Amino acid sequence: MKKETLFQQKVWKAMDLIPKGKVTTYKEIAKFLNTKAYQAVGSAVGKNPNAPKTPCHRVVNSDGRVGNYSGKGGVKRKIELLKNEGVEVKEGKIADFENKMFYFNKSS
DNA sequence: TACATGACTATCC
DNA sequence: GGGATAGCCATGT
Repeated sequence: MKKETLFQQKVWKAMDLIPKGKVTTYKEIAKFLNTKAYQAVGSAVGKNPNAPKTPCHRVVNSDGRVGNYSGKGGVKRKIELLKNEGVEVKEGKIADFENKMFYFNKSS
């Protein structure tokens, strides 16, 4: 049985804070966790065992690109999910990216 | 313990 | 602007 590391749990929890219709970047998550492991974050997200519970599709690249997706339909599926939540995607990129961009609230 | 890999980002050409 | 290279941290083998 694979033991999830604390790092992954933090990442999933952070994604859970993303409101519907909004998207965030791996960089923001890493920053929220007080780290620079963008790649580690991406890896953790890809390994998320709480797929339906964790809105991994709301996480995109810093360029506004949808990035990748380990789900069934791959990136295609990710885009559909985003569109379904009100986020328009064009050519694998988020429309009005900065507008839909969501920043974590470190000081609560 | 050491090397290789990755749902990334930034820089150089 | 587009493609390739390097740097980054954590995980897996």
